Amino acid sequence: MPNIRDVAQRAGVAPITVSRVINDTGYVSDELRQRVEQAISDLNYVPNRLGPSMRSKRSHTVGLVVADITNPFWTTVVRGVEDAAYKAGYHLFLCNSDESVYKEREYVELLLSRQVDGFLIVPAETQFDVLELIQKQGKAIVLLDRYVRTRSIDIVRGDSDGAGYLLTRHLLDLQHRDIAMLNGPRLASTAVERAKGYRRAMNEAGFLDRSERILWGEYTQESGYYQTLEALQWRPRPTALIAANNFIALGIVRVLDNFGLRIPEDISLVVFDDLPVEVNLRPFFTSADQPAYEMGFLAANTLFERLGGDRSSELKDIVLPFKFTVRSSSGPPPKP
Amino acid sequence: MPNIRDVAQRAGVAPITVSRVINDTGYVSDELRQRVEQAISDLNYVPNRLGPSMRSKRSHTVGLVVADITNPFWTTVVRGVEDAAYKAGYHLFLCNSDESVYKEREYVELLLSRQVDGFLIVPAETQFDVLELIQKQGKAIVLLDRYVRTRSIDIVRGDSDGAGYLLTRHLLDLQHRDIAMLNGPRLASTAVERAKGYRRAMNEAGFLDRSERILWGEYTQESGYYQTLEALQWRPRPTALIAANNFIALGIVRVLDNFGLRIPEDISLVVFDDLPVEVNLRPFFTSADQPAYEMGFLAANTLFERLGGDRSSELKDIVLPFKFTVRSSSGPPPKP
DNA sequence: CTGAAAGCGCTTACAG
DNA sequence: CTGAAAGCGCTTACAG
Repeated sequence: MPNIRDVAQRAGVAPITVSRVINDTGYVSDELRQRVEQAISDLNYVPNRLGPSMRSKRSHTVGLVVADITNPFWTTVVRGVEDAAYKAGYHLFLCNSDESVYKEREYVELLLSRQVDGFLIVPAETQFDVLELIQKQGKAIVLLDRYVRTRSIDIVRGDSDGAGYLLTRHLLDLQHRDIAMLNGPRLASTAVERAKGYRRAMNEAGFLDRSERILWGEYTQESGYYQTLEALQWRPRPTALIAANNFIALGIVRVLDNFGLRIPEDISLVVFDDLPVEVNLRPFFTSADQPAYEMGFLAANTLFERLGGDRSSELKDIVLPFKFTVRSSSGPPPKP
Repeated sequence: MPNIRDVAQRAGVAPITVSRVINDTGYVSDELRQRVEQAISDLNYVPNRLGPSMRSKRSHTVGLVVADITNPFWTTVVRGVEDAAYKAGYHLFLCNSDESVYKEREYVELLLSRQVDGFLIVPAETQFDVLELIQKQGKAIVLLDRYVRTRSIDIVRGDSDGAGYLLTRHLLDLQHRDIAMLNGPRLASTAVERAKGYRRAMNEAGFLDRSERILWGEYTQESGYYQTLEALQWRPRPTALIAANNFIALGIVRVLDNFGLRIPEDISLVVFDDLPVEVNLRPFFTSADQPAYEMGFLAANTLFERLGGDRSSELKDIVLPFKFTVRSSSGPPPKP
């Protein structure tokens, strides 16, 4: 491939003149400019951005680490990030952590050596040890969706606490009293927040000490499956279930049939993150959806602001409200 | 950030010795190795891969351009690519072309200047002009899903022709005779192939000249909507519809209600790419699904083989069969 | 076993 | 308005 010197030679100028033409910087006479442009097109010259990246220590590149792009929620977040990056002239390295801190760290190290300017990460756990590594290298970072132990870090997330509260209130308003929450892992901040909202609504309604009604698990279909099996053993049997995410909801649906239970006649269901719609029962439950696209878009732009020199300003904790889709049939509870 | 010379200085060695320790190449005495490792950890040294990339002209980086990552089909393809890349030690630049040749070209140019080693692209149109650019720069490329005019290019794709044939046969076997195909754009090779399979099955069954039963459009919900409106005007009215992709199927479903038509009682439906399942009618149609993950994984590995020096071998055209999910209720046709 | 030199492609800072 | 020199961080190829 030709380099800037080949172009310069062909045009009979110095490399720096070619550079000035390419970047439209400094003064170049029309005549030289024409000769350079001719040489560029003759040689199919494509400037190599690795050079400038090395000099300027700016790659205009961002590392994006999500849990699993196969989950439509993250897909949508990624799309928001990508659109923001496109507009801002950044390129994305896409990485799937699969919720593993090991893979997360591995990717961060590789991305650091690739000289990304910053990171957009969905942390796998609240113990976010790679942060030290990132900050020591002086790289910017904005978290997506889940906060971590340290608060000294920018984040854009959904209002899980508020949504947990509203979903629970919704069920309470429909006269449900025995409400089980099938939750994600204790190490995920979103699960913790969702539980907090649940408890707040229950307490306000005068139902104290309902913590044992929260089943901690994973954000997976399997987990939802086993959590449901357990919840259905309780006496009195719950009249309503809260699924802390879409996969857990799938697990729930898989079980109910075996117990001869139907939604909403026998048991009500409300769901966080109503995105993957495997379920034919969609009209029968109320859902609270994260504004996924906006989350990605905002987080990316927050990062780009930082990279643009806005490092001094104070930390951001942007909390986006969920979108509610209330469907009539989430209740009321069945008569015994 | 410290560089290799800082480490060398601290360890009292030459930079090349540090390089040898990092890459575990050449001979280094245990003593020096220890001093170097100590210095690396003291300084939190992270090697800068831009240096080697510039020297070796290998970035171990791949440009991935898909139509829209928001479509679950492409999501799954991307996941396959990512897993393959992770294993092979490559990193991905993710780009959405939004089916626009303009954006496609823009991304390819940017990726070229970023010195990607190769490309994985879902071409927006059969006229794939950027190919010249890519090949002139001596970069490897493997197409995903859709072929283009030039055949001198590796590709991994689904067997659209075969799937079109089988879906049509399925309807014919159920005694359908008036079958409308709501297809994608004429510029998309997948749409062309799907139509080809349809015609082949119809011809074999003795129904010639059924080309006018193919409605060309876009792979979008809007297109499916208007195509359905048109198809329903025909006399005799079609007893079965073939949706050439998932979005078109959504458009179909939106219309049927207005006409008081129900699936499968009044009209049968078969669908390509049964991935986004907005539809509550899923149990009522037969679908042919692309092996999306495998497509991404295979395409990426094909590219890596090329990058590994396998450029000489002949062109690959890997055609993967669709997976069929035949649901009983796709037919038979209603009695008049 | 260890190291000094050169060069990958570019642009900043300086000189003319 | 134009250009020669130096340097971003690394490693190949050579010398000792």
